Amino acid sequence: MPEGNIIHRLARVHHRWLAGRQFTADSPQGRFSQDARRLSGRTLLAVEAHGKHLFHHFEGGVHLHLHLGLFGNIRHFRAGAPPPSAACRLRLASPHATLYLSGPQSCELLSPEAERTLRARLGEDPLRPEASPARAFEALRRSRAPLATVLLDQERISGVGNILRAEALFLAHLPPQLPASELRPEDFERLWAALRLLLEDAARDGRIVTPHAPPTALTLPGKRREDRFTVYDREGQPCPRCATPIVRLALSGRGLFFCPSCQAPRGKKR
DNA sequence: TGCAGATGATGAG
DNA sequence: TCATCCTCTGCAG
Repeated sequence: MPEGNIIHRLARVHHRWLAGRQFTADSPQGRFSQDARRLSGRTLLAVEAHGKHLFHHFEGGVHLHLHLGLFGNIRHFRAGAPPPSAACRLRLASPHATLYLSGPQSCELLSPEAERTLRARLGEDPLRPEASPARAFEALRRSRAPLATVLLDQERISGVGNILRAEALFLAHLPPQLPASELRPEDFERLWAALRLLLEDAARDGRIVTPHAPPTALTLPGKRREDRFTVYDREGQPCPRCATPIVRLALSGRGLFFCPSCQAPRGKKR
């Protein structure tokens, strides 16, 4: 379930709970056993997120890099952790907290140099304080591909996933098919503001709920997942702005949801 | 109980 | 563009 908001939330929670503590590490699944031994006994100094990448900095210049990919999951327990599943790639345990990591796309130890190289490739992360909207704008405009495709390119803007791109494009009134090179400054300002709003709220609340989602989405814990969104996963349901049925398109093999009326290409608004 | 699909990324062709 | 990797969940039968 990880987009940038989830990763930033994990970084904040882990930093608050776990920094300054010493951990033992092992790999119940066995695929990380050798590196886990290198981690074991070290004190965690800091945790930070960049886009969808999570970095745990341990003493001695040992940096744990995690990318959860599509299936990865991290569970944390303050006490009474249940036995890990057989798929648990990494268990980090201290007397105060235990983490279970399963299904990550990347779980590796990096030198500080390797981490710098990796992060140099990543685009602007709207949740990071040093993020430059101007650089993000230029990065997007360098591509002639559809905006919806370019938004998922982590080397241009990092942290945006399939839900956030759909919801942000909707909030910004932008057609997903618009060539990114034709993005105007005023379009980008709305898009950047929408991304920051969605990411900040979701990083704080632990889940994405868009401003146009039904009010019950914020109050009913058992609410269906798609009711938290305005367009994502709502094919055929009425757009909250104009009541036109939401459309789903397959773009590069992934579902793209949008309103064909209020996100119509320029000059084709219905 | 088994299968399809999912909020991701990469490499081959 | 497609296949592949990794894990979990929801749903059909």
